[in-house]
Amino acid sequence: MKNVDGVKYRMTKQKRVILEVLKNTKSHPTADWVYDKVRKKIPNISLGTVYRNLNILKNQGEILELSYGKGFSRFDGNASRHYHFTCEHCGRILDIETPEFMEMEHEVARQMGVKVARHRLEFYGSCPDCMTD
Amino acid sequence: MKNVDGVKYRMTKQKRVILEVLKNTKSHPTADWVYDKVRKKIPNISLGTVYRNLNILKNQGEILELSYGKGFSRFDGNASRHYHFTCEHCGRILDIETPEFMEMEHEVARQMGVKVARHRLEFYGSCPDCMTD
DNA sequence: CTTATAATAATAAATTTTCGCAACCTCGAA
DNA sequence: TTCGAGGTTGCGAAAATTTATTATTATAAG
Repeated sequence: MKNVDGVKYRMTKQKRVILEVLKNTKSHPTADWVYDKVRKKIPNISLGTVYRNLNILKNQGEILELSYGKGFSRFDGNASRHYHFTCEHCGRILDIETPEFMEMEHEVARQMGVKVARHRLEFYGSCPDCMTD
Repeated sequence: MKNVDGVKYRMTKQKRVILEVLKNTKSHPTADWVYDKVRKKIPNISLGTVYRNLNILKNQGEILELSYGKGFSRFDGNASRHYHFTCEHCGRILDIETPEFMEMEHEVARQMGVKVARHRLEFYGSCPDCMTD
């Protein structure tokens, strides 16, 4: 696999474990959470390595980076395009399997005179566990 | 006007100018851009004051904070709910006046068994000025 | 097995945003 | 108009997340 500069990527123990951790959780963890988790298997891994590989994996399309604006990013091992639901009470982030609403892109393109390449849609509210309030 | 702790907000010269700057631009500036702009009128204002007031104004519902995950926030003097289009070439952010797609919330609520309070929708692509590439 | 070089660990540094505090200013009450 | 409680400011330090640097190590091609 090569990146945009024609440089070969290598598969390392660190990168493999990072990807493994991310693929094996349904949560949408922060870089720090991944770091803690990976350290269980590679105790001397450095945080910089986690960040570097998360970026590489994102550029390779293996994972998604989600920005929720609290100053840090979250990562999603599910690289397929899908929406998210964030519970405003417990903070949990759930994947939504609803198919993409593509008509919106056409409508915006027509109305604004722009070319729409993609969109991002986030829902917020109460999850089933937090509904009783 | 009182905040959640029952504390009265005061109108200061600094807060007024900050709000003014934000209401008078169609761009979606960063805190630093607002800081530079406000300094033209209040040269000795501090960056901390800008951040403090941007947060207060956001909590008062006067402005919106937009997180695009590049490590910093953008602010929108247009506090009405609307979508945004980001040009991936020139970085410009445009307001979209399309009415909200509320049906999506119902669909997600039904399908996930959650209560949806709001959603955020962002479009990305090429703006009219950048279409020819 | 050798070798070129991509990746790592450790640490420093960059960036954005928040905090603590003494001095100051706002606004309602007298 | 004056007064005063307490919200606000400017400034510097501090957080918190992420990126860059560098000498060393480890991957993968031949």
